Amino acid sequence: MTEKQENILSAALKLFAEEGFSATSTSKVAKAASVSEGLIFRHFGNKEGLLNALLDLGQEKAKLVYSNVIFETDPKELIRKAIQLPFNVAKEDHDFWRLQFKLKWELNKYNEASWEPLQVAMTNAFKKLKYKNPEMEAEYIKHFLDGLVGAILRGSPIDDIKMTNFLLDKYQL
Amino acid sequence: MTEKQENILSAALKLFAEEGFSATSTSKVAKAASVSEGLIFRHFGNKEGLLNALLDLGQEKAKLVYSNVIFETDPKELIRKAIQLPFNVAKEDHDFWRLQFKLKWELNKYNEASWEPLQVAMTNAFKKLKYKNPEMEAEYIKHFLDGLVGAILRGSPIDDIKMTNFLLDKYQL
DNA sequence: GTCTATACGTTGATAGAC
DNA sequence: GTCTATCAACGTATAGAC
Repeated sequence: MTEKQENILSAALKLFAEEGFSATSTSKVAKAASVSEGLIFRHFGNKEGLLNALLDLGQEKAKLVYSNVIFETDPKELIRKAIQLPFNVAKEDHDFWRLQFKLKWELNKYNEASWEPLQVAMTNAFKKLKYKNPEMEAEYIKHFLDGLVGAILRGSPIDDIKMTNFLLDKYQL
Repeated sequence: MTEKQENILSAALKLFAEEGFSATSTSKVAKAASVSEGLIFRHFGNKEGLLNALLDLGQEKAKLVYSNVIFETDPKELIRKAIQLPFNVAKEDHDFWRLQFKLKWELNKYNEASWEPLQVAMTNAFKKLKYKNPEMEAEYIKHFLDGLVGAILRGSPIDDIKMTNFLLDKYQL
């Protein structure tokens, strides 16, 4: 991976996350990366190839974030970590996650399955905590987290401490 | 409003909701509406004017949906109606709502304020029901509803009866 | 690996006839 | 109100030189 290649990737990530995939031209990416436009196609084949390279790179980061939650054995601690996910996610790799959310609407490219390990883990945690309906409880919190992350990524002003405390209290953690 | 104008609007709504605003060309809209491309610009000025005409029309429908909830005086009934919103919304005016959700990501055109009346109404309802933290409770359910509506609009398979019953039970309605 | 030059369809938009 | 013809700018993508 040369320096120019990295320039292309980081410029593309930023632009795609900000303005969307379709609305970002390859020439814009080239300029932002201080690179000739042809180079993008040499390295990534076409515009979609560039997007996929970005997505592949992010995939590993996503797994890291998830694994910290789903391999937690203490059920209360697991729910606690899940609840804090939106606020952590928003700080590091902000652009990557914004791109993910944009893409699921722009290209209907939603990896619905990416939530699944987390949902299963939460279901299990709620089971251990003797909740009446663990499956629904997990789905409920999944939709909430999805909505919350989205709001944060769009820049909504959210009082994270207040929200976290409210949730910790609600789930008696 | 002539027939051709209506053709343009309905074709545009469908295409914008399906494929996104940027990804839909005016020529595509013209073909789908069986109309010359020039006519679109005669009537709506430019592509964004067409989008705004669509949004204005939808605004009234949105108000109707909201008003049915927020003017409910019985707090339990209000929460019940709010909970059922995602499932009702998805049936009628599906394309309009899908466009709304797409737009808030594609053009960062999110009318954050559009949720506000509902949020205020829910806060009030939770107050009447003696909840410990009505404001946060309303915000919590807002994010949940946002996530849920999104999932439904993207075509996620969701068991609406199971989900509704779970929620009615959870909020003791 | 990288750049320049270029091909060529598509895009949003306008002018003028009917 | 509606259509046809037309435009310049921009879009993705390729070829060939260094």
